[in-house]
Amino acid sequence: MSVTMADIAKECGVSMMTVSRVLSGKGSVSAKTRDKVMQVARAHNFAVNSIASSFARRKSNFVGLVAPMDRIVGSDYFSQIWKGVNDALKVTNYDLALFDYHSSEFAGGARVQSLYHSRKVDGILCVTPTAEDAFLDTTHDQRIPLVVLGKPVNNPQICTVNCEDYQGVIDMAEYLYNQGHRRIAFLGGPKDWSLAQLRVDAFKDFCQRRRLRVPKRFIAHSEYTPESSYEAGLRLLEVPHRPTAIIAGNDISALGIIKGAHTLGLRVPEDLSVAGSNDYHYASNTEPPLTAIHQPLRDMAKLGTRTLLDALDRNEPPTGHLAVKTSLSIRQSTGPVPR
Amino acid sequence: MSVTMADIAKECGVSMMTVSRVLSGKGSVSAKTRDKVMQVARAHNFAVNSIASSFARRKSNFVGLVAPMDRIVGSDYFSQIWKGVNDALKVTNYDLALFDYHSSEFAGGARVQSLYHSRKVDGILCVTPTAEDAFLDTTHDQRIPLVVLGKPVNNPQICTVNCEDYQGVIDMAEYLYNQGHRRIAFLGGPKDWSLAQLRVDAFKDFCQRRRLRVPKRFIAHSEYTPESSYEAGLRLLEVPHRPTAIIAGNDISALGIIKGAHTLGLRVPEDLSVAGSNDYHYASNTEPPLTAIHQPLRDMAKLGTRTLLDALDRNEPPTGHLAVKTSLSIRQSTGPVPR
DNA sequence: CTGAAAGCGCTTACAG
DNA sequence: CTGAAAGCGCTTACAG
Repeated sequence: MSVTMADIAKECGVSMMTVSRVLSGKGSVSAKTRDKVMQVARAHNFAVNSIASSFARRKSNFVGLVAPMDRIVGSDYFSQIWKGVNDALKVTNYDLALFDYHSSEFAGGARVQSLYHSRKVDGILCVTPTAEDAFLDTTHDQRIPLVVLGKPVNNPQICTVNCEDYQGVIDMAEYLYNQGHRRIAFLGGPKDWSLAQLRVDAFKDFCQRRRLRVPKRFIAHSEYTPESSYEAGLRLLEVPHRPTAIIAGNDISALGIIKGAHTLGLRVPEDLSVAGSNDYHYASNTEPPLTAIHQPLRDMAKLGTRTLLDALDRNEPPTGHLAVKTSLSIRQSTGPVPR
Repeated sequence: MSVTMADIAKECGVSMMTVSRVLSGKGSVSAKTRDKVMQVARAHNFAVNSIASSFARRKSNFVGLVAPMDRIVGSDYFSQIWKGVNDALKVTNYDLALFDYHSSEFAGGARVQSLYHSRKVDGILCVTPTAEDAFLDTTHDQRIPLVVLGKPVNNPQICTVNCEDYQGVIDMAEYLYNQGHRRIAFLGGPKDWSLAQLRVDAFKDFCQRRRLRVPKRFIAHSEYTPESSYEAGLRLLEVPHRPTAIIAGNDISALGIIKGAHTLGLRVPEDLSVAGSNDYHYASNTEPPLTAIHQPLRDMAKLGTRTLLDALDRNEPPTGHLAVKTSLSIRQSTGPVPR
């Protein structure tokens, strides 16, 4: 029905192999033959049937991106991840297939197996902040080329690419400390979220190093949503000896805290400094503009994707643990400790 | 290397065809044979090689989603589209392949051709608010099953699925009119964006119908970005006889206008009513919460995807023009006209 | 209900 | 530099 290599070959008076070589750029062909084939192929608008090609090569040239789409697709987080993945992919001949991560289906690894074994993606990028490690272990155990983006994983065999989240929290805490703050609180995220936990740990370590005695309630948790962080913010602030600064585990939480502060009649940053941990696009557009740990997520995703592709090229499993540096975006939601 | 149907067949003592029938669920097989095959397949964790299957069936079971990722991936717009597409896809055995729309590559249709002819996606969903119609025409002319989501298209042959954007603007304008507003302005988007233009047209029609004489400068344009809408907002408001209400062509612009109003010392909604046109998630989380036209984008995308899949099932090109109803989300950024 | 044959459109591996 | 053969793992179409 549509034009095939055999058609092109016949019209050029050469074998299919020659056409294949010209079109794939692999193997040598005389300039004259090459030109002829190219010309005829172009005239027919011929494009190699990549399914047939994949079938013959046993390689799909698809990378699978597994993510809990419901939770993250609309987020700036995913946006940056996406762009980074694309940055890496667009200079290759890989395309992207997306797969939704539902914990129920994925937990046992059954779905990822069908992904890899059935859909034959060549490798998998996981952006699953809430994923059970068990899922990742299963995937890894099946010898599926896997890179996990943006979260720490217990199994050291699994290749991960992260931001230096731990150091980012330390840096932000140091900055607030240098602004004179001593009653600093931290609003963490869901406890089953390893990255959220990592940030809490960083804050605790900072307190210990600086010998800050922090009341237990200064280390709070929210669901990283506007509502729950608003509530958590109120709880943190509606007490005597409230904190003078709060670091939130994500930007959304920071905005919730600011809203809570306003409800209580507190000014930000005059009465309370609030910092976020993502530096999303809208962070500079809030009132007041948000101070945040800047995470180069796009770079992270690009690096992670390249790590996966490099491993695929070398035909070995991806390994190692890479991290990209964070920085601080200091804006107007933080300032010196109130006197 | 990995287990194939032939392996399963041999182990079961049946032919490959029987295994194929059991696994695909097509054709009849005795219950006994079926059970045996299922059991052996499960024991080997066997999954049909979908590349081989696609190759034999000449059908990839991939739907291609073409979108200008740089512009929309992080947006709530895309998030909802995505979810709608997924809603429709997850009850099928189609997966999703994503393709970035760059006007340069796509304008001539070359890339989409390679997408369809090379990658062999079975059909294409376009979410390309800024796409030239030429691109869509080319795609359509190549008899590629195509559904365009969220924008009007000139060529009536091309299947589109939209929200009732025109009526939504009319409804919002009517609501403001009923609140006593007579000096209503409209901040549109980029002029090469057909949906943006449609909304402007709706507003103009409303004015005509209601015999509102609107100064030319009351119909303004921005780039739908925070910065440009802030500027545009200032220009609308920094004049004598400023509008008492502004409808923005998207939520971002509405927020920019509110910021501009605050800069000028105007209170929203006491001095100025501002309405958005998307009703994105964060719209209810702004200060003040934003009144907006609610667009059921998720439903739209789901409907569009089903329209495409239905057409693929029937093996005919998708046709027609569907639209889902909008509604008004009235919040605190609008109110009665100031006295 | 079951199977043998042919073929989907390429690429790999070999031969010249 | 070029080509003939075999095969990738399924499904379609036919036969029984």
